[in-house]
Order: sequence, then C-alpha cells, then structure tokens
Amino acid sequence: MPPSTPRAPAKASGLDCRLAVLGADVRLTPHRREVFDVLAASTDHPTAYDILDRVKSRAPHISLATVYNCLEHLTTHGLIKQVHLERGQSRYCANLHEHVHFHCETCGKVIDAHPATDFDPAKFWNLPKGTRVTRTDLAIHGTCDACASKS
Amino acid sequence: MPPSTPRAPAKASGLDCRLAVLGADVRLTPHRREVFDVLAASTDHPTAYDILDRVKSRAPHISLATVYNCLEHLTTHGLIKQVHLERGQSRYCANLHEHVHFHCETCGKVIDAHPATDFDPAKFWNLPKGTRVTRTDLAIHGTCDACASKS
DNA sequence: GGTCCAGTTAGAATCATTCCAATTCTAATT
DNA sequence: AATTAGAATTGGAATGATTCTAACTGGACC
Repeated sequence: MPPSTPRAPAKASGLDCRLAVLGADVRLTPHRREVFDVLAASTDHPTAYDILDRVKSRAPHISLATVYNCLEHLTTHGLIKQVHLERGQSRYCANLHEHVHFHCETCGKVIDAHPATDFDPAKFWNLPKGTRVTRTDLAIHGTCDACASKS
Repeated sequence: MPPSTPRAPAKASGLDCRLAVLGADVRLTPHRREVFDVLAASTDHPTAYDILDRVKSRAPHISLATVYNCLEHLTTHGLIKQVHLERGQSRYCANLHEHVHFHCETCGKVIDAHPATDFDPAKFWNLPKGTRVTRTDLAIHGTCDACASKS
C-alpha cells in the first residue's frame, strides 16, 4: 500500500499544542501536556502511578496506558528523563539541567544535585578507544540528612 | 543418590566452604560457590538467567530460585554487585575494584571502565548538608567502538 | 457523510522477580 | 548412628511493573 502525500499536522485544535525544546518541535496533545505539566511541577521524581494520580485531578478519565504512552513520547523527544535508581518502578524527572541523583537508602527520597564544577567522565575513566558517549547517569546512594540525624 | 555412595568428607563439601572477603567471613554453600565462580569468570555482566545457564553445566539441578537466592546472599555480603543500567533484568558483576559501567545502546554490551585518576563525587556535585554517601553508581551510555565503526 | 489516522482506552499478556510451602541437607547434639 | 533444629533448595504460584493488543474516538481532509 503506497503511502499518499504526507498529511499536514493537525492544527487549530487541541492537538496543536507544541513545545519547542532543545531545538525540537514536539507535538503535545492535551494529555501529554498534562503529564508534562504534572512532572514539571514535581520535584520528587514520581513513578508512573504517582503521575497517574496527579493527572487524574485534571483529566479524570486518563488511563495508566496513556500515562505510559505520554511518558514514552516525552522521554524519546527529550522533554523528560527516565530514572532507574533501583529495580522496580521507573521514576521520571523533568529537570533537564545537568544533574545527578542522590538516593536515600533509608527513606527512598531522591534529590537532584547540581554540578559545582565541570564534569567530563572521559577525564576520570579509561574508556575503550572509539567509544562515543551520549549521556552519563550518576546515582549517589547513601543517607539523607533527615534520616542520618534520626539514627 | 545411590545408598552405596560413601559420605563425602565434611571438609570438602557442605556448608563449611568459606571465603574471606573484605574482612568478612562469608559462608558459601556449593551452589553459592558455583554461582560466584561463574560470575567471577564472566566479564559480560550476566543476568540471573545467563548465570543459571552457565551454572547448569556444573550443577544441572539448580533452580532459578536458588540462583536468585545465591545472588542475593552474595550481594548482601559484598562479594558481588547488582547492576541496573536500564529497566528489565538486573545484571551482576564480580569486579569489586572501583569502576564504572559503559553501556553500548546499540549492541547492549557492558564494559567495565576503571578510574584514570581519583574521583570524589562530593567535589563535583552540591549535595545537601548532612548527606552521607555510601556508594556511587556511574553509568556511561553511548556507542561502543565496534558499533560506531559499523554505522 | 466517509475515510483516515494519531491518540486513547481497558484489559490481556509478558517479564523479571519474589514469595511460599514442602522437602532436603548440614551441623550439632544425643 | 539417630535426633533434631535450622539453613538451603526446590517447583510452582503470586506479584508488580510494564508492554501489548485490538477496539474506539474525534478531528482533518476529501
């Protein structure tokens, strides 16, 4: 079945929400926008379920599958990041500034930590020749201040 | 087991195998020992299933549940490390030297990279005051030399 | 008004583990 | 050698997180 001429993107309706990020023009449906807004307003690195809960107050009929779809779309288009600190649920993060994650092993809290100075992994580790680096994920595990002072 | 089989000497089998690691005295059953040996002989960061396959050639009746139990025991006793590079299966690693993981996003290969110079995360990131760091996991994602030269 | 299509949906299926109850093994004690 | 308590091991069931699937919807273009 030969494809006909490419259809112009939907416009002048709910589907025409767009957001220019990092030079890319990402089409945002209302649901994607809600999911993105919820995540952008969160600093606690919510899971897909957390996001579902929060989005439901504004879009009561959204399904978990849609939340996953939206998160996937937003992730592949670089608007958000998926975070894997331990096995189990993935967490999501709309902080696109360079940062690393501190994970408290006692209370499970995740805190963004921003660089104090420039960091280039190739300076510190001997990577095989020819290796191309696209991103680095640093997770720092330990005990947060609150938990440390309790014990 | 045939009744005529003479009982093996207590010292050569059974629960009395031990391994001193990092000052700890870790009791190793034959299965734990097999799992550890298989992992120590691997450089490809195998999954629990991979390990099951490899151990089976020496201990044909071992079960997946036992492999998971052994991996858990070895992990909590610090003989091996569990690695989470992406969601899905956990991988395991018996390299206890300080190192980070390079993950090729094209072929999935995982390569250990050792430090070229000293590295202290607290120097590079502003962690909240009072934070206690127990370990850091750095994953470097990109394309390995082999995959990079193919494209 | 019909067709197309991306987006959406509920529910089924899958995957990786984790749990569980039953069995077997080991070490210490009789 | 027999007894026993506790640890290790087992297959299978259960769980939890995600991914898949097939049907449905609503607007865009004819």
